[in-house]
Amino acid sequence: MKVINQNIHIDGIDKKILRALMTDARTSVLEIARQVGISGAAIHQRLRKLEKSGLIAGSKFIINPKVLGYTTMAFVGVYLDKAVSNPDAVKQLKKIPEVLECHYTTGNWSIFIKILCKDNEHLMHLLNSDIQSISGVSRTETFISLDQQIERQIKI
Amino acid sequence: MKVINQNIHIDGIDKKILRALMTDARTSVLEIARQVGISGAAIHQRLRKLEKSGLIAGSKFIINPKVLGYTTMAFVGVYLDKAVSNPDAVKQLKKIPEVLECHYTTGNWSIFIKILCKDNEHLMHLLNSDIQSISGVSRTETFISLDQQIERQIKI
DNA sequence: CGTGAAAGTGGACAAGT
DNA sequence: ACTTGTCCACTTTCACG
Repeated sequence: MKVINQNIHIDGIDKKILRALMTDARTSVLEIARQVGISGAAIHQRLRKLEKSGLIAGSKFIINPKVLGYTTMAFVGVYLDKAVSNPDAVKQLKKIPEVLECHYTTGNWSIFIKILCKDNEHLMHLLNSDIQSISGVSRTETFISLDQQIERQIKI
Repeated sequence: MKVINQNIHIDGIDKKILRALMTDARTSVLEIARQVGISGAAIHQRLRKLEKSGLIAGSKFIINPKVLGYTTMAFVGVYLDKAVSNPDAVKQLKKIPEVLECHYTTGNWSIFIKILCKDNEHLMHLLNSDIQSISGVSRTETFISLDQQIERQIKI
């Protein structure tokens, strides 16, 4: 079902459709149709085309972590002994559910991760027990997000 | 409509509902009902309660940036002259659509941002023209994501 | 690429256990 | 808190402009 980049041309209507669904994935086809002024069937047809193009990667419910007591977000730069151990380290990091993102990066760090945890104690435990114990990890540099001011997707 | 944290107790069924919708926000109530083995009306009732609890922050379509030619993700640590200029700097950063995240952080940087752009040239332009020109920005440190290995939400 | 109609499916609510 | 039943809205497909 997934086909990527078939000479995609998105016009103003496509943008309106995508913006509506990027804001609320449950917006009905008919609701979008009302907003853009064409029939529901036409919206549906465009949506199928957008899906086939690979532009739409899926849809997700967004959970508010604070309601579950997860209030601390942190970023961790990880130094690894030797590059050869990188895939193994990633494999271990995947087992830690608090790790929301993991990137290979340029710069001093081998790996850069984003962590969501309950509090500083939880963070300390993750760093000292889970992350530092991964083979190849020599050192980490952590900085905590005091307040996230911007959170958004690519602009369509 | 938004009420936060009314002594939330999510059981196994709630978790299954949330996991299904976090994977695909368009999963129908009846489909979830089939998966967990109770009626659609019961799922619907639980969903309304979860929404009222504030745990569900919304739903979003996920766009694949690569299809639009956005292939370069970078992280930028921003040094600001004086803390007093932080809110102003954030205000300016909000005007740059390529800035997907912006955090106040502990550590050497005042602000930490995540950027999505088309290529290195685009990134260079953003850094030199858009970000460095913000009043109060003295210096930036940039590292590029070579490959994102993990991308997920909080584990329910 | 668009429309409108028709058929199937899901969402929302009521009443009962 | 879950079930069944009902009604209406929405999705999806189709023949056609």
